[in-house]
Amino acid sequence: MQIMSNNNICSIHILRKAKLSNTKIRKSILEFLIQNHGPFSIEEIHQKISNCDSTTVYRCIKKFEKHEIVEKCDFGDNISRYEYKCLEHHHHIMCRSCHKIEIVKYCFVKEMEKILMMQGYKDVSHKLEFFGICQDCQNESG
Amino acid sequence: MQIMSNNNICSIHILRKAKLSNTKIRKSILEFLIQNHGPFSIEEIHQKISNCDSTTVYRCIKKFEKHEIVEKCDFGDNISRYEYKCLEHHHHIMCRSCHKIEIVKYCFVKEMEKILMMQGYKDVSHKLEFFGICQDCQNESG
DNA sequence: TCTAAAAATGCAATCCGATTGTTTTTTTAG
DNA sequence: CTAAAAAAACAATCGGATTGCATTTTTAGA
Repeated sequence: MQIMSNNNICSIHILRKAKLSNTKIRKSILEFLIQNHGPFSIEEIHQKISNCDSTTVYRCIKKFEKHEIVEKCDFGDNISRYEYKCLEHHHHIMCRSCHKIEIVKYCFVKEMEKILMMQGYKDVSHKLEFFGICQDCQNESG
Repeated sequence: MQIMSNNNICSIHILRKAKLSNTKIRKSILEFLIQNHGPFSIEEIHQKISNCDSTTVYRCIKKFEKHEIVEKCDFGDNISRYEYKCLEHHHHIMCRSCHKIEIVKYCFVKEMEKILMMQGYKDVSHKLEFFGICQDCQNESG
């Protein structure tokens, strides 16, 4: 009953559920993302997975994203980062200086900034963007 | 007392204040961004400015960003968009289908999603990321 | 207004994250 | 076990962004 084999079973189940074929590389990526919160760049994921082309990581992650197994995060540096989409809604804070990423659990923006400053972060700011289907597009497809 | 000349004066003042030299291209870009909310991609700005290399737009916008005259927005499509940094704090909503961008004035996330849905948007989601200087980096530079 | 120094621009080249095409290999379903 | 489908490797390419350098424009001081 090792953690590794649990995660292995877990990743197989996730792939099955999404009707994605169950390959070594996909399992490795998924296990890595389940065990480590991230979010991680493709480059970072690629380095952790042995004997695998980075293109394959790109394609796997795209598939995972499409099936909502992972979620993309943008920190405005033109590098996409991905994390395993766990149930709890949360956000992140990236240090402007060292780029370390930490989890933020609180959920109201202004309150969150205050709490982060109390946690020791300085010069806290945030980026928030919304996405949705606008009225025009709903009418077109309807 | 035309709007154009007001904006012209305005853009000159902004450049002066930031100690940036006052060129035709910079004025054009700034006037365009003041008159139109955006946010706009470099490509979009470039198309609006006559006889100007896109590299110059990149460089001007970088300068403006550094001097906090414009602000970068990321919508996760690997295209940076910029808007004139007006005083009022606000966010945006981009249609997942047609990519139209609208302003969002409200400020509490969950409440905002509800209001947007009442405004006619469907499947509303959001991305929120924080930035700051972490404790470790503060200690290093101190 | 003139002039030298500093800054901005245009153009070409390049960078780099991401994507695509094609062949080979692996996985799946029966 | 086998044929069809999917994934992986590898090379090529895309495209937004950046950089280097020669030329032009702007600025600041006389």
